[in-house]
Amino acid sequence: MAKQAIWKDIAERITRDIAKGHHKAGEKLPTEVAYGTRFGVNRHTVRHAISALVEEGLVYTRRGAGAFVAADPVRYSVGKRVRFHQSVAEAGHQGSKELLSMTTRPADAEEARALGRRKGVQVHVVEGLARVDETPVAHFISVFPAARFPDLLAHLQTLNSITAAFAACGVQDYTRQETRLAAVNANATSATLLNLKVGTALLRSTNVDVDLDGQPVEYGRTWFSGNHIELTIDGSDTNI
Amino acid sequence: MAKQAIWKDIAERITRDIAKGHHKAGEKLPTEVAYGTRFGVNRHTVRHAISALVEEGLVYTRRGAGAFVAADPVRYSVGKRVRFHQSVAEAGHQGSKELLSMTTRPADAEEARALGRRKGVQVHVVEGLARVDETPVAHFISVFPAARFPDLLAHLQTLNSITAAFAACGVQDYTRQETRLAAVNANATSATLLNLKVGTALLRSTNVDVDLDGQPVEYGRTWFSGNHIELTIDGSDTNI
DNA sequence: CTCCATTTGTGCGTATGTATT
DNA sequence: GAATACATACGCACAAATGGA
Repeated sequence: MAKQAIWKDIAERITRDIAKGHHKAGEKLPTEVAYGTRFGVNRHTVRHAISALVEEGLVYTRRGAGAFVAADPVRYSVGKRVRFHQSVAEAGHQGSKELLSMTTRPADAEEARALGRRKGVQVHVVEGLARVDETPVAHFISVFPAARFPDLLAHLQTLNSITAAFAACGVQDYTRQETRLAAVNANATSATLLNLKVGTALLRSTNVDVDLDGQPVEYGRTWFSGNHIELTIDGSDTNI
Repeated sequence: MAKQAIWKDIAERITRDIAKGHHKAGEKLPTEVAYGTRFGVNRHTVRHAISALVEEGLVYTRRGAGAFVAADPVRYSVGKRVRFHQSVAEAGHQGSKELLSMTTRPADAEEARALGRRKGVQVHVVEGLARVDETPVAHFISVFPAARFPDLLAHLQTLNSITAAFAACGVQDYTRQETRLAAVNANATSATLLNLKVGTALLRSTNVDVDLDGQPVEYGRTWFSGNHIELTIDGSDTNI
């Protein structure tokens, strides 16, 4: 072993163990005391090593619970046709969506504007949670014009897929008209749903989807957990 | 004072002292023992606070010498009008870039990886601030391989434009290989530069630019103020 | 639900090493 | 070389959060 600080040796050792697959993403690492016993060092020395790994982003800790291997952020491509499942699947993860609520109510000003309707028209509102490998990574609210899709919610109940429900309502295909991205601090609702602390940075995506005739069919807002999701934009067509 | 760890209080206190100008760039801070006496805490508690400031980049330490203020409060302006981010300028506002500092130092692991170099190779680092209508909206750090562009910084001083400086270094054209977006909470450095509170959500863009041969020429990170910037991606322009 | 063992977070005290001045 | 100052390491104690009985 190179002549250097013990805590660096331990940090490298743990890094190698993770790289070798001895500890997989999300798994709990041995406790500080266990490492201290194994390496014959003080708990503080182990803490120094682990805190360096936390700083690197390789590990995260939860007081009272332990230290865990951090999952690589899932790279979620932004584009015309890419859907959530497809994106996470490409990244080699298991994606799932849970619908939390479905309601029908009058549209507020912004929702109406985005959908090209008048304020107060009835809209279906679907709220849900997206998970990757069981970890909640995004919270979304989608708004649909109720007049055009009277049976959308019924179809959603059974199909559990917006794309499939659209198909059942006669929309064979739809595309992303526009995506707007902003960073916001998590409020109590989002923080609870995403299992984060209030104030954590979230990536908010606002989008309008249109059918093949260019008619708006969905106005959606999604709050991505900045810790778990990284949006990627491919190529030179954007200059950010 | 908020109910929080003592070391955090001390870190914030020192940060404020630096911000107020009590300690200027390059100046030596009081010793750990002196801080410990002043605040009535153990030297280790002071060390914890200072190590957090080192991590933020606000302070650096030299064993045997002391702790010093790292940030340069005297920001010398190199350029006025330079090419600005397209996504900002197209909104019809007045954009400007200010170069805050230029340095050459060894690359860290991530910078080296992004540029396809080995860790520790010399890189030019340019840090700057982008404004829209005089309001700071983005903070950026660009990293270039020094071996390939030995005279880049000199050209930047006179040309005030990265594109022009590249041209002077023999790079006729370059393209955006990839853009990754994430949401992060502002640290002390970004918060100060962007005139925001620590913890405010920022949109972080990470990109790698390559020359026509596909060789990485620039690794850049930009922190956009979430309050002032909303990135838009036109669906018809992205083909993924 | 409470209770309790576990685990990380914070803080203090001490000692020694190593680089700077 | 001597004094100073940061770096590393050990030990002890308690706080705070977790998670299971």
